[in-house]
Parts: sequence; structure tokens; C-alpha cells
Amino acid sequence: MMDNKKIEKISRALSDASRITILQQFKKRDDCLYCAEVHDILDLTQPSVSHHLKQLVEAELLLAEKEGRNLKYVLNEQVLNEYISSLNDLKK
Amino acid sequence: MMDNKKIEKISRALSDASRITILQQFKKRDDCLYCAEVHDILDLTQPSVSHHLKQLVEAELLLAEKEGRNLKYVLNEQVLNEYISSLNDLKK
DNA sequence: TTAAAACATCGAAATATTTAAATATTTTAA
DNA sequence: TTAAAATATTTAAATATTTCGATGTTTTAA
Repeated sequence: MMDNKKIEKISRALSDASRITILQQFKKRDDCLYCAEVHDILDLTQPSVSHHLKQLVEAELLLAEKEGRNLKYVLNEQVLNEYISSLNDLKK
Repeated sequence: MMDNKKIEKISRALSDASRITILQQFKKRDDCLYCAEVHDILDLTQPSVSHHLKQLVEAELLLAEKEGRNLKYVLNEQVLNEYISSLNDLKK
């Protein structure tokens, strides 16, 4: 279902405090998050925020959608579920 | 239940192809794995294998038990389950 | 008691990641 | 059309990770 390269990539995307914080915001917000909001939440410069969001998008944990000059992010629950499945598969 | 530092640490432990391979061996073997077996499976030197196992033990994904001069590893399903729970919590 | 086996640690090289400053691109508003 | 806003990219520095060779420690077997 999900190969090891993909598991590795998602795990790496999750292995950073800022990126975990970003993902946790989705529950608090209305299911979606704007780039500028992330910049407000994290104590990082704009390029760093951009870098972290890119990692999450490249791992496909987030889906990005352009809205004019803003970027709207949505959690990709399907990929998250597949990742969780792969972890469950480690068990007997 | 599991704080972000712990989620980060476990994710990092999972973000390496060798370590994912190690974890996947438990299903194929009789629930436990010896250090020497890992050395046979991975194309890495003994110190590298030792390093990877240490990362997994420090993340508490594996429990290590001494058996004479051998080391027996067991998958820590409780920690794995707590990690999976934390990931499920990201969803609505 | 000594030698060998199993594993850990140290030191160093190669590579990857994180971060910020500077700059570029894209889009909208005036 | 031009200026400003939102985001991306480039470059470079600091730090972390991965890997191996050499060596150390602990345990067992001879």
C-alpha cells in the first residue's frame, strides 16, 4: 500500500516540532490553514515557514490550494490514514 | 498522552530506511529479534547497526533485553499504539 | 585464565537539515 | 500600470545525522 520510501518521507516530515505544531492547528481551525496564519503561530521567519510547509506538502500530508495570492492548506487525511495503516501493519 | 517532543523523537526514529526494515522484521520472526540477525539483514557494519538499534530503543519503540552476551529486542507495541493514537488525534 | 564472540563507544568524514537574510515571483488594489 | 502583499527561492551558516574504522567492554567457552 505505502512503500518504505514513502513511510520514511512522511516520518521525516513529522520529525520536527514546528511541523507537528502546524498539523495540530487544523483541529483548532476550520479544517484549513493559511500560510500567513502559520507565520503568526510559529516564531520563525517567513522563509522558514515556507520551508516547513513545503516539506509537509511534499510528503503529501498537506494539500495546497491557491486562493488569489494566499495559499490555503488542507490536511490530507487519506495519506495520514495510509501512514497509520502502515504503522499498524508492524504489529502482529 | 504523548507530548510533541516524544512524537518528534519517534517520527525521527522512523525516518530511516534501515530502521523501518528492522521494525518490519518482527512480524517475520518470532516476535523478537537479535542484534546479530539485524546485522545479517542490513548491509551495514556492526557499529551502524548498533547505532540504529539505539535510536529505536531511545524512542522506546524497541525494548532491549540482555541474554548472556546477546541482546534480544522486542517491539514495544504500547508506545507504537500511543504514537498511532497521537496521529489519529490530528484528524477531526 | 585466556581467547573469542557480541555488542558499544569514539573519532572523523560525508551528507542532510534547519534557519535566516536577501531577492524573486505572483497576484491584487489603487 | 505600478505598488504592495503573499509566498517562493537562493545562498550560506550552523547543526545534526549517517556511516565506518578502530578500539573498548562484557560474557562465555576452552
